Amino acid sequence: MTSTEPEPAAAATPAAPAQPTLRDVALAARVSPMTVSRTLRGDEGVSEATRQRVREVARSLGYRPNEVARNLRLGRSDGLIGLVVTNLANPFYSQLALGVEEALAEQGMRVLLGNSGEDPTRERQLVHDFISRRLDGLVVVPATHHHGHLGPVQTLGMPVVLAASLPVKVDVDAVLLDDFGGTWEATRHLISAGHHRIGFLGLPAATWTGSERYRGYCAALEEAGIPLSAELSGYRQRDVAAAEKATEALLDLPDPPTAIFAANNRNTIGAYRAIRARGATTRLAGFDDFELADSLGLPLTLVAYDPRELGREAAVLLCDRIAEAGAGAEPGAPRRKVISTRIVEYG
Amino acid sequence: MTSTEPEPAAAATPAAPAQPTLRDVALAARVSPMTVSRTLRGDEGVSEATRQRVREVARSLGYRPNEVARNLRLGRSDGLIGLVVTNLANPFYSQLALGVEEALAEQGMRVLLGNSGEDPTRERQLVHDFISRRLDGLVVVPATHHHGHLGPVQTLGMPVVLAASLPVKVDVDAVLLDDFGGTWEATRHLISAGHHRIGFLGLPAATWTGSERYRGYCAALEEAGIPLSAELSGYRQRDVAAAEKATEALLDLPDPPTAIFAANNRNTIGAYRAIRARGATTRLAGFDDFELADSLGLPLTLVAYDPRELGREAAVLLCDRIAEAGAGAEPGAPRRKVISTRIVEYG
DNA sequence: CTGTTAGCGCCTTCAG
DNA sequence: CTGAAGGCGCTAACAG
Repeated sequence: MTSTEPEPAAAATPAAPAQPTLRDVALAARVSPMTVSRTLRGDEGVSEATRQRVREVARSLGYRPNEVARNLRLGRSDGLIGLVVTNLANPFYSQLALGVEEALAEQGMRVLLGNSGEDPTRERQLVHDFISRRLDGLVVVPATHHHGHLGPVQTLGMPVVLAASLPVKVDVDAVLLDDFGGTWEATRHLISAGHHRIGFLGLPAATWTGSERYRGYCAALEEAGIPLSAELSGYRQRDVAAAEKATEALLDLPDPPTAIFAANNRNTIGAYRAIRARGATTRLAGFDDFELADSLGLPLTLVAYDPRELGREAAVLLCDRIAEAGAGAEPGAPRRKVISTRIVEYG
Repeated sequence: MTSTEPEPAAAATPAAPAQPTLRDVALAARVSPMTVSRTLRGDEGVSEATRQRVREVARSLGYRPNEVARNLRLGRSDGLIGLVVTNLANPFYSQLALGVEEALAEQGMRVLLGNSGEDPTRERQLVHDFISRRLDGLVVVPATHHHGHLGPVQTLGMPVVLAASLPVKVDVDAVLLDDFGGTWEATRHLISAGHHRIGFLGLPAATWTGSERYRGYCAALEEAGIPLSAELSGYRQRDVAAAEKATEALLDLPDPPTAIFAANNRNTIGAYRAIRARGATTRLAGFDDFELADSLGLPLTLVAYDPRELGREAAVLLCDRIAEAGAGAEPGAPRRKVISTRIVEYG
């Protein structure tokens, strides 16, 4: 292990009152394991009498088939998907996770959860662990632009779908937001409301969403003939406290912005706090909708979309690939799915 | 299948480019599978020469041990925990999930996620699926007070920990909030601030947290010699829209409450919306802290605690039990852990 | 209708 | 130091 983690699948020794096996049921019902297997799977060709008896015994013993052994024997996978998100505490990711869970549950599949905490090392560990567990596929919200470990070769052909990030140098599917379009539109709103000095609170520069949103901001400004200003658009952060500080710095400028676009919900909330604390009249806009956004007591323009749908679409794409791989087909070209955004006005 | 779900572990047929097995590596390295196994596990007793060669071949083939088969052979579990929550879209549960994930990751274990959507049938399905997968244990936020299906699970050697709910007729561990104490304290705050007509927005009557919080409210009133009023404390709901309506009804009373205690974050937000829409001066208090609670422009008293800690404690309790079962020890008496709450004042 | 054989991928045990 | 046998729990395929 290169990590600080004890063991991939450490766990404990077997439980004391071991769960009954097919053999136990067979012994108790005085038939062969095969008969039990057939009965419990509803296979044809078991007399009603024994069928009855086997079922009875199985129930009284609390028998449950061991899906692990079952799947091993059947040479098929366990119907398990790995989901790696950067920060489950952010409602964006928890709703995404919910979308994935729901869509997969409809297919009888389950989700193995991994939180990378924005740490690329941790992300790689999780991915490796998931490979060893022979999962059917992965949905990953990458922590950085390093996606090398997610390529088909690295993952041994295990399908991977990226969420909210364009794959870099790897041929995998991805579900994206209209980061550029949404930001562009929101920024234009600000401009057409008469704002010419518009601050931008960005995400770390190397992130896909961050750069796309910045691009959208730049495009809107350019169209309107407004020059870019480094002092107005230089801040990059992803937590509320840092965003609040950055906003204070913007407001402290000799010629402060009359409006601010925040690149995600953390930045929007941080900016809101600073603006409110100062009693400033700075117009605020941002990417991501969030609960109570309508109740903050100041006008707010947000780029809204459904994070759950993003998760659902990622799951759909992944299931497609899994089916494709299962059919032994050659993997087709990488797919892109874009979740559209809409502008909502609050306050 | 009694459910509408396709199959417990449906999934697809095996992937096309099958992942290499120990045997494949052995063949390519011209040694026996045993030697490969030993080498890759870092077992003693393999000459440096073969060791080198095997590692080389394994890497070039992209070999990854099949943890599933490994664990089957070792007769041990996969280091997997099942987590069943009622609604991952509620920040309370997603933070709880994060706590569970983090605490377990420290032990090299992983979390299998299940969202019951408050549906007891779905909860039972999930639990059964988790049993079949031979997980090491379960953390469950039960959808109802029916916990009968969880007893047999534990008997079969799969430890269960309940979160935010007192076990009913089953001997399992549980992590609870100080529902009674928190509500009692908050209600007393309202009373000592001069409020005598205090509305109560409750959760469905059969839930543990709901009834404990109601009890706390009742206790505070009783102590102060304030009679209970059915018209003030009869509403029970768990979503924002219903809470908003209930609050409107309270405000429409001939003699409306001067303060309201809301039994969870959904109710608090619903109440907030109604109060604000009416421009009422009703004093608001509630269970659960939430982001932006300080920014709503009205005084707010909340019963706060760390949901992540709740998840973490549940994981710790569960790991204890797993270790205990692993050591072949007799299971001790059910444990209770209470997460304390504190009052926070906003606005 | 029921049982036997064999093996999924791996590892413990025992021989060489 | 290395290999062969056997089996974890289950089920196809083939007897009887």
